[in-house]
Amino acid sequence: MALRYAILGLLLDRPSSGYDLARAFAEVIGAYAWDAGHSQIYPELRRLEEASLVEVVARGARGRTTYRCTDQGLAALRSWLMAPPASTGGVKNEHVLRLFLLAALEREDALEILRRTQEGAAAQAVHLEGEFAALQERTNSRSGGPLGLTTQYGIRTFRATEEWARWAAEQIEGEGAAWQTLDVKNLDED
Amino acid sequence: MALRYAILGLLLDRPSSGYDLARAFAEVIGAYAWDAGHSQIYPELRRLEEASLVEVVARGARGRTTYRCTDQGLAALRSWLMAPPASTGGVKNEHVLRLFLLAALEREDALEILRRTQEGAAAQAVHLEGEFAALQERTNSRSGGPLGLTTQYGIRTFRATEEWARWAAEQIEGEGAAWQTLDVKNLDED
DNA sequence: TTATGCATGTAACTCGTTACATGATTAA
DNA sequence: TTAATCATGTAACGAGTTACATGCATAA
Repeated sequence: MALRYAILGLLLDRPSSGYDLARAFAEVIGAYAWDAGHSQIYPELRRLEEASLVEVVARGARGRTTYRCTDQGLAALRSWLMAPPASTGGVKNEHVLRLFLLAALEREDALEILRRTQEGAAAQAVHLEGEFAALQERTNSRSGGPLGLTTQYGIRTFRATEEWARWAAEQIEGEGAAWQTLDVKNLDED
Repeated sequence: MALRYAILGLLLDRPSSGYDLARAFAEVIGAYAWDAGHSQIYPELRRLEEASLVEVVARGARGRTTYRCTDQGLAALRSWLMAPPASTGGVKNEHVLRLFLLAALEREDALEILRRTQEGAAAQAVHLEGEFAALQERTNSRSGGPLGLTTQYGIRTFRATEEWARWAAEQIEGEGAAWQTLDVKNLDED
């Protein structure tokens, strides 16, 4: 279900073709919130059209079909957003999973991953800060408009990750041999 | 593939049955990193056993079967962790998606969601801070041991979300009518 | 004219969820 | 004795990925 609402939300921002949507997922929203490939998007657009939640507004070169979110689509999206999120449906985030599994590594390797994490998160934050400044200018507002809100979300979570990675590395460096207790405990007994 | 490594990592922490693993996913790791139900876990454990990445260490009452990560399993997990993450495989996080779609809502509803988000994130952070303090005591260390690292990750990302939600609400409150430009633009034209 | 990018489509497969199903053990 | 929890299993379905496939448009 989430895919459907992600598409409606993107179409609300601007009418788009399946190709446009696929790029939006690949470039922005897929990195934090929800990802989807074109092979999922095209069939879903047809289903959404059948349900009158989107409509075709243009057919261009190379079979390009541009869709727009209908009033019904907006209503459906809004009622989904206001309903309490299903308790079920946990998170799938490979990056975070990797951080949870750090304890499986030896000290030096764990530190290496933390260094990569810290640098990657810092780079992403810097990139988004640039985007945010551009949005502030373009929208002539402190908040950067609706897109500015999501950009700030990205900036803040990347900064949190960066700071966590720095802190975690300090802890490991400070603990010396204690780090390895975990795997030693389980693999050496018996 | 990620499920397989999540299981190996959990088994490294302690030998467990499928039931134990299902609880760990439901209670902890599933909320941030990776989720899985028992119907995925049991078959995967059998596949892992066949591949010698885990082994049975005990069979108890009610058919309870306890598995442990083997040396081979640890090696597989380590090589996966050190390999650069597949560029493919985006994030699936319904909570974050909802935040990305806030612009579809009217001002008051958006503020309502932000309030819920802020309160929910704060509550989670407080809960994890309690866990972290308990871990510090139990492990007699500032860092709380390997589990302390992941707990801190949770605390820091929830705090970041909480602060973002507070900031976002302020922006919307400060902007007055400007908020609604987005949907008006696309639905009222033509 | 040739490479690159635009634009869509679908089949086969794997992954993940929901629902159904069974039975043992324990605490009230 | 009965409800709750422990503990597993699987079938059917839906979601998501990978691979294969086609062809137009544009710029070098």
